[in-house]
Amino acid sequence: MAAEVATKLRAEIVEGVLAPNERITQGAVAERLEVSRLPVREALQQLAGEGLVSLERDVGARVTPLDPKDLIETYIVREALEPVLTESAARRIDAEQLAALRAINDESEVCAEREDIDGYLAVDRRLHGGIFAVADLPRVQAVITGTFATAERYRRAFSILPHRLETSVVEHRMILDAIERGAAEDAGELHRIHIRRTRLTLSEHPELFSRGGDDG
Amino acid sequence: MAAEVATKLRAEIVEGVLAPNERITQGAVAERLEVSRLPVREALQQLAGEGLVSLERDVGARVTPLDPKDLIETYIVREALEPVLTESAARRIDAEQLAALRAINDESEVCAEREDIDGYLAVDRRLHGGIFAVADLPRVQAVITGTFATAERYRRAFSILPHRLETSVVEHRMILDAIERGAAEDAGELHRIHIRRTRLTLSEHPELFSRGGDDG
DNA sequence: ATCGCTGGGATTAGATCCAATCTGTGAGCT
DNA sequence: AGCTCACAGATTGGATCTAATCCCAGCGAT
Repeated sequence: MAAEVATKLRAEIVEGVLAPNERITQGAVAERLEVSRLPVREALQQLAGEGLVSLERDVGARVTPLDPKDLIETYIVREALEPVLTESAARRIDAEQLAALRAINDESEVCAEREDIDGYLAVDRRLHGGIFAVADLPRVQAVITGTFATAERYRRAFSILPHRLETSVVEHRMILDAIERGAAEDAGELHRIHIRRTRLTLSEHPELFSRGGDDG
Repeated sequence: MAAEVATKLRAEIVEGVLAPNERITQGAVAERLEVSRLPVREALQQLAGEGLVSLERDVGARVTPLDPKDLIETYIVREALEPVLTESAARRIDAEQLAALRAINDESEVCAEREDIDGYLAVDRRLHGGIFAVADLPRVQAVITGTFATAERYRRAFSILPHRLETSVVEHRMILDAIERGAAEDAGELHRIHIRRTRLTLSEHPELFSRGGDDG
């Protein structure tokens, strides 16, 4: 039950339903989701571990604000770890798994053409998830997935910028090509570059952080 | 309160007081530490996040067993992220901070000479913690410190092997030297090698994992 | 004799209750 | 008028209570 509450709150934070710096009281959430305060409490601790909310003893939780320094740190973690998974996946993948990843990437191209940001981000999650599953490094994967929601908060603001989805699609295809030809290190390096480019582009747009200074 | 319980349980797992695969019941811990079961529950969730215990719904927690694959994953995370912190620290450090790190490393040499494993590991933690503090990347640091307890479980078994402490001391001094001469990338690379060597040496001794198959 | 099933004890998950702490408003003082 | 302090309401953290689930011993059937 705590898990469901965490999932719901996570989505609300990522989607901006809960604004940065907004206070989250256990009682309000409990009433809204029709559960007791206990699962809410546990969910908030989980989200605090992911950095989505900040907890202060005897005060409560508030939505962690977006800020450039935090963005950089989140992407440092992804940049250091995701290539490891991609490289491992490239060494282990079989034809069937590769075909499945190709299919997912094809879907993402459709979303990109339609400028369907929500759809694209969802498919993108599945693509990365598919690669991670093949890599079979659950512990490393857990660290990365822990940063996903935060990363998506930044990307969601970022994707509003025009013409970025196509760039992403091309980079994904390059990674899959490298995996297909068995160039594990290349695949990892391409993934690393992909993440770094995303981070640098995001960093160039500090105006994305200004809104959301909402202080209840 | 939950934090204190987590700290205590973490120490007991690392020190082997709680054996691998041993079941941890909320009630028993609550009674032993003279708190209610609620903080124990929260502590166990925290420890599950660090991978020290495995939770199963409606069943409870048990101490995660040591195993070679998990060791590799833990060290992959450290190898990818700690050099980033070291490099950042090298770029930001001032003379006073450097002197403090030198002092800590001197302490570690004393422990190494005395073959004082517990003392050495404690000082080692302080050294790494000191470097991390200078790096000023709290989010990255949080990920690494989350892996620390697990890494220490393996190291603790490892340090029983003779003559390893001295190697470690030398490597630490090399890292500090690189930091002192402002060679940030060298410092990071040396740190990476330091971690990788530790991991490889550990992997060469699978017998360290055999004990602890204790299934309460 | 071994396997499967049932019932009781143990254990966890969730709800409710209570005490301690914080926040914020408003009165009183300078 | 502005600041300080105190009190009341709100909120969290911890304890206790209840229901659901699991584990396991013991019994019966094959």
